[in-house]
Amino acid sequence: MSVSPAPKSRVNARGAIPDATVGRLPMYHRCLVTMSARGVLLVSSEELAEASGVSSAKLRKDLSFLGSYGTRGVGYEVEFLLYQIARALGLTQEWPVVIVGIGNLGHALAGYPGFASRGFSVVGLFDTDVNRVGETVVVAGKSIVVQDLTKLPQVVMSTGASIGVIATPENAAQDVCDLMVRNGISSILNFAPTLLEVPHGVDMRRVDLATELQILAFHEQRKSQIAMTEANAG
Amino acid sequence: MSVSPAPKSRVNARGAIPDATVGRLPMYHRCLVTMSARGVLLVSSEELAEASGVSSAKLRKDLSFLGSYGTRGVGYEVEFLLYQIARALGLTQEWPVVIVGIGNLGHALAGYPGFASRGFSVVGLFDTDVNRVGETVVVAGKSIVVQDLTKLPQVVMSTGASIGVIATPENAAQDVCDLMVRNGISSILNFAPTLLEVPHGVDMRRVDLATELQILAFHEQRKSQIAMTEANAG
DNA sequence: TAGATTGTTAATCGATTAACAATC
DNA sequence: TAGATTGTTAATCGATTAACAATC
Repeated sequence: MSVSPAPKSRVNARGAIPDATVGRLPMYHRCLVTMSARGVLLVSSEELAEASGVSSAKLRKDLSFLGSYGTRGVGYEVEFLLYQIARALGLTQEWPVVIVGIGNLGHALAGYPGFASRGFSVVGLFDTDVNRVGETVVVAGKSIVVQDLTKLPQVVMSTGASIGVIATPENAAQDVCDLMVRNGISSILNFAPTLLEVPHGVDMRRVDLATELQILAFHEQRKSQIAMTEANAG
Repeated sequence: MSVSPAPKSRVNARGAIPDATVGRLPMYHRCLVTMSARGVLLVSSEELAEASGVSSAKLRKDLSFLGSYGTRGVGYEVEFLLYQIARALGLTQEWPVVIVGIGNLGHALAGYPGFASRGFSVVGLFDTDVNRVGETVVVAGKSIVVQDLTKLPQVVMSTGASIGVIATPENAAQDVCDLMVRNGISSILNFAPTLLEVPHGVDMRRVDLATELQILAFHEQRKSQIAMTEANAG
């Protein structure tokens, strides 16, 4: 028996999917859903890449991390590839989700059809505002009543929810986060501008509605600077 | 006179800020705003990095692309660094913004305080729904009336807006995008799930409210797979 | 001066890309 | 078989990191 060489990397050692690839899978998934709805049966890497806004080389590389699900000379079966991507992302199982903070943003999130269609089922809506508690919100065709935040523990317990969404004002976010973590939520999506402290083992992702706007402003500014420079030069 | 070596890279040839760095500037900006509000005068790279959730080496590298705004042995003046980051992002100038689609999400965006405080001023709210047109929305302390989408051209013309936000349902997004582009909007922030076609020269960034949730599900699934593997092994 | 912290260097790591062998 | 397209390779590129010289 010979000595086997050490694995090149610790992180992506065993069949792991690179972060950059995981970040693009939702986009591929969305494009395939659209194609599937149109009745498309087969798709080439060139076509799917074009629809997703990436290069075909990148697309094929990304898909190769999931497995070998295409046919050389032919392409990919839309339904089959769709299923494999959904499976890789974890969308073939049901994920009970609780949402806290039912203002405008919370309503928008609760009503977003893209959640239900991807296996996320909203099992609880919570707020602390007495004017909002008791309100009925229609989520994926079903009516859900907004409950007081104090009811969160029993809902998490009874539904086994592990994912929580924070759509509260800034100053409430950390308390809500702590409450979620204490009650067994292990993945948190945070729409409040605050950076939240979570214990090790809990995943937190933050979506700042203003970040992309600032990046647009950066590019817009650069465009006009370049225009000015060229005007002076020419 | 000697022959000078060719520049290493074409893209970042002349003082350009790397994309990865630009993506983190809004976060540094936010942390500095918080510190400034607390009356903090000086901050070290270690402290700001900790607050921003990055390593201090990465933070110093990022800041070094903007210029040399710290003092060795001392740290960074909060107000000064805040200004320099704002300036790099383009936030020291006023950006008139139009928002189309004033449902729950549009309301949430229009009411988001983080827009006004960063130099974005909402100069127009538009919808096609006759039940929404005429509604008054309070934006940054001022009342704005929702107008019919057909009024967008004159508002863009009179305000010089170059940034547009799309918060419509999926099926309206491309038409709204085309209308914006025809009328001189050159940067678009798209909250509809659709990938939009824009002509060359127009910047488009898309925020999918479900993407991060899917990435969370991916990691959550992986966590439970690991837990199962370990349980079987041990 | 002694202590502290920046700004920069160089090594490493991960992501992207083009090209093409494999194979339908 | 001829044509098409995948899956993989290897080169390149960009981002991250640790270490430390510069300097307050």
